[in-house]
Amino acid sequence: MVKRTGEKRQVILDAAVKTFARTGYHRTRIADIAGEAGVADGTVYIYFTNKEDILVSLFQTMMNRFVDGLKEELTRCIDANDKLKTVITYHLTTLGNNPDQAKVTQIELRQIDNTINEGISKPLKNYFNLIEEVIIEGKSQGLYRQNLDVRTARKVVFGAIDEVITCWVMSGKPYSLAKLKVPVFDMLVRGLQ
Amino acid sequence: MVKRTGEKRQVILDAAVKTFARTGYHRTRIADIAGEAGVADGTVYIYFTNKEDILVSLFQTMMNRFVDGLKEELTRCIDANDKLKTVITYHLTTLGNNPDQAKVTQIELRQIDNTINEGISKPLKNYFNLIEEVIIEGKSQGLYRQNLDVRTARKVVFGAIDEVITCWVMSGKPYSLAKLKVPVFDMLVRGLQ
Amino acid sequence: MVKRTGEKRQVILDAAVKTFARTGYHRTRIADIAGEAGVADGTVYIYFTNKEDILVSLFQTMMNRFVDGLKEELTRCIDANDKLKTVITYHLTTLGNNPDQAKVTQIELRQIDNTINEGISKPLKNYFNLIEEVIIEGKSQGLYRQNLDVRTARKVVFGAIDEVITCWVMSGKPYSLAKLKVPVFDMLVRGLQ
Amino acid sequence: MVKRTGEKRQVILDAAVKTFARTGYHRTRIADIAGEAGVADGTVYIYFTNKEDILVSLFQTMMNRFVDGLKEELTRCIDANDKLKTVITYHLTTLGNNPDQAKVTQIELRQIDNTINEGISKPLKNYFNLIEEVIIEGKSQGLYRQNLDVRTARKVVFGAIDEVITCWVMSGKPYSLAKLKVPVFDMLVRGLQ
DNA sequence: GATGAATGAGAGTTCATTCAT
DNA sequence: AATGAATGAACTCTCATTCAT
Repeated sequence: MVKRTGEKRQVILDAAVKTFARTGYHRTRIADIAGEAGVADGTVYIYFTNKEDILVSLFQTMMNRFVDGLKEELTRCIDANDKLKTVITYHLTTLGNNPDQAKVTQIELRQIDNTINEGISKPLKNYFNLIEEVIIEGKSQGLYRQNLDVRTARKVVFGAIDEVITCWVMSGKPYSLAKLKVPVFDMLVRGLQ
Repeated sequence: MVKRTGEKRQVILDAAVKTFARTGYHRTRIADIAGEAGVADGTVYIYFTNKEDILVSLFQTMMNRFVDGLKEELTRCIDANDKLKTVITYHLTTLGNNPDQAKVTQIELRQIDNTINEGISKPLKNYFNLIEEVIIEGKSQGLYRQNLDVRTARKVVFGAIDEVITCWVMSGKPYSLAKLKVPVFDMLVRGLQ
Repeated sequence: MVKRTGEKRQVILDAAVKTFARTGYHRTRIADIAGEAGVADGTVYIYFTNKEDILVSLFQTMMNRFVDGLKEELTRCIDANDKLKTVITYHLTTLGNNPDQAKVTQIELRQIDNTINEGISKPLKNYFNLIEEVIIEGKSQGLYRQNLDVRTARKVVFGAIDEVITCWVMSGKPYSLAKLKVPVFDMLVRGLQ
Repeated sequence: MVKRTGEKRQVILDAAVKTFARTGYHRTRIADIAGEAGVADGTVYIYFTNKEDILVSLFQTMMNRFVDGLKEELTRCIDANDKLKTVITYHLTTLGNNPDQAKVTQIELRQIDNTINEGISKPLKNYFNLIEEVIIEGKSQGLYRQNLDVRTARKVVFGAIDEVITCWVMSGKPYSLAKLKVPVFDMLVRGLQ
């Protein structure tokens, strides 16, 4: 079996998502991740500095992929409203299709020491910027109120989506997350107008 | 010095808020809380089952006080819009005036094992119900859309407020949280209409 | 059983000498010392910062006791030659009667990171000073050469005694260490004259 | 580039002296030595059994060279006093000119498990024998006391030189070690007479 | 011979919790 | 009720050593 460079790193990362989602970040031991990945404990430390580094790397990988995918989708949109719908849909669909990732993003990620964690805040800011750009575009297109505070609006938009997902994760029930895109969009677009 | 029953419990709880806010839940040792409270380590276990119980009790105490206070305020409101404004104002003002409490609520509380934590979800549900009642009232008063999904609307409302506070806490900057009540209300009320 | 303050600390220290002498510093686990002392692993950390701290504390305790005892003996001496003999006798007798202590002093103690270890060099300097004072006294009493370099003389005296003990420890043979005081004294006193 | 047999072994040995002297035996990782030597970690194990073997081999190489060189010098001496002076001078000069070697000999070498380490005691005995031969010669030449205990005398001589060097290494100060040969010789020769 | 990624045993240390006083 | 010394399970991380390439 030929192993490409970085393949083992990804194997560990995949094992970590599963394990964090199942057991929770703090309850997860390095040995659990290593076991799930099928490598030795020590191997984990070849690719990651420590446990926190795994969680952060996990988020960065996810978030970068998420933002890149979203940017791609947004290029096909005709106006801010279309883009807002895309943001909501993309966010809900992505996490709705990846319950483990959703669990890690919504719950476990908030378990680490938030001592201004650059590793987390930076990729997140990329997403925040994307949302703010949509709002700004909507204002310039005359779709949204001129007196709208962009920063606050972004917080409301992100907070709303985030809460909807968190509730879905916490409930543990298998209802469709993606279907909520309609009522969420209806509220948020009205809020911006 | 006269000690009323439960006074020492409160002393420990107060010490816990401070310490959790300063050091973070997981970094905080029972000895730290005991030290801050001026009692012996063992004394903490007379009043609380374990470390998690302190955090949960903390939240329950805060949340009950919060919901009671909010209910009181709501009795003085004339309609759903008024009530919505009150909810937002009360939430932002309360936490804006208690940075330690805000830190614990927004950050530390999410650090505990979310194994369907009854102690947290129950008091929180009381608040959720309050918000949903306001929305239902608004619908029956003809202020809000009839096709509004109450559950989703509640998530959007709570998520928006919650995110605004989290950003405030995370930023560490001393801007006025309460002032954000206007733009937040403006967006949410539009979203409900 | 009444435990006086500091008694448990001494119990651990005693267990440490035995264990270090038997197994060697690096091969000794904290669990071994705790086991020998009849306490829990964690208890060791109530009284000592870490493993190295045990070894250093051990040496300080021994050395202080040693220097105090030696000073006491020296008060009864009539001249520098008498004092030199006392130093040699006391040093050889003390370690000759405590093989475990000798093993730790001569071998194990030299295993720790000699990054200018204050904890070890300071108590040792007290002993060095004592020897130098004897030599200075001998010079002023006209017993030793006037052109004698005190510092070097001290190194020769200490080095000689130290080597004799190290050989005794390393040999593992049960010959009398104390008996060597005569030939050692004969050589050193001639060297100083 | 022509590589003579054993050349790489010597490269590793040289890297080890440097690294041990800089970092200390226990703090030094095989990877450090390999890095310093410019070879892969695994390569070290082609030439040495384990970490301890490197240290022992190091000492053996040094000590054999040392004893050979000293023997050579001694052939040019006319009597025991001359030889004693040569031993002291050679020992102090050799280590005085090689601080790294001195650090390893005086400090790091004493860090290994002294489970009757043949590898170290055997080369050392060669040196001890050399010293004892000088003393015996001195006695037969009528230069030294007839009642002198050769074994003890050797310990005093070696111990004195050894301590002088250890103090020099530990002090970290750049004073001339070789200059001490005069006062050391003066004391030791008097001690033997 | 050379490589270096992978291994996995091993131990120091922490700290929530207990319980004799 | 209060104390705080003692407990000991738990877990991260290191690094000497191996071995497939």
